[in-house]
Amino acid sequence: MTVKQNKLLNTMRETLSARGVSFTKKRQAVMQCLLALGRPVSAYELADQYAEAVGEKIPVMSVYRILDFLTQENFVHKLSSTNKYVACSHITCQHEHQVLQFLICSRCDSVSETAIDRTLMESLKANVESTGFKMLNQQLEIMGICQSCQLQM
Amino acid sequence: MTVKQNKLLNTMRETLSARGVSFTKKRQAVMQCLLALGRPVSAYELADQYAEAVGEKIPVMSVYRILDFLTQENFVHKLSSTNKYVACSHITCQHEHQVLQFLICSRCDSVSETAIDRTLMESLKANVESTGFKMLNQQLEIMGICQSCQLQM
DNA sequence: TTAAAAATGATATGATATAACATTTTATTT
DNA sequence: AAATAAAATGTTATATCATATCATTTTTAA
Repeated sequence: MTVKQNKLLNTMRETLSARGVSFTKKRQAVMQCLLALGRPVSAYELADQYAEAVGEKIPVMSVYRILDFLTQENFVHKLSSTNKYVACSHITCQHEHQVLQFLICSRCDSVSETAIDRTLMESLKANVESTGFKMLNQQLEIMGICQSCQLQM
Repeated sequence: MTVKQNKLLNTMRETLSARGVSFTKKRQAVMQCLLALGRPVSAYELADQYAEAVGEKIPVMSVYRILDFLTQENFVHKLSSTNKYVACSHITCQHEHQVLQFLICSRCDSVSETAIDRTLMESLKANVESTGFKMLNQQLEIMGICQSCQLQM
């Protein structure tokens, strides 16, 4: 585990403690695997990584439950366009009420996660809510080709 | 089949003919089922509707292939957040190069499809492409509660 | 330290999707 | 129209993603 990842886990521990929910060994280990992978993976891939890294099998059912937990706590995001899960890249920031934007590379599967420009978000929201629709999820998934893949083409 | 749906099928027939691709009986029947359902459905639900409406079973494999075809031709959209397929609500318009926006109601599963405001789209695209990312799919899926469900709550 | 609550395990199964090869249908050429 | 090529569809099997249910273990709180 890198120093950076260790810091992230410490931050999470504190945050979760403050929220009064528990950060169990399994939850930590799953999170650590996701951080180590550093890319969006399926629950099954994550279970495999767990087995390899921790040296102990984990039921996929548990992985799903833990992913649900981590997603609720906003440390993990689910990319519904690919059915994969990725560690939040802004664990140390506070971006809970922002619209997230995921740029997903169809070629290399990498993801860049940014908070969408505030003005843009306001317009988008205004546009949506002018129709009477109440916006709940605030996550945009945009498929395309990342810069590094473009250069290789 | 309603008069309107019949017109849509005629438009599609012409369009596809102009593109030099064939609009087979099965493709028409699948499209008709999707129009009749009028809401996003899974490939399996669509196969069931086909069996009921046409009075003949269809393999799910075929449904997937036909959905792929219809999606490519831009008459059907896949909602990746729900893994469902829905007939395009602008078959008679030309909106190919626009960013589509789907407002998906989590409560009643209804979907409203609109082309996103042009200015907004430009900003969004500029925002995305300023990072060097080449945007491919241009479809935003926004989850929330539709107006009619809000009133019932 | 015991009882209650929360988390995890085990097993089964449902739901979504595709691969690979066979057959049928449609379009094209002769 | 018959022969051929190409496209579409069928069949079978299986991969992949996800959840329901009940049992067991671990954690928390009394």
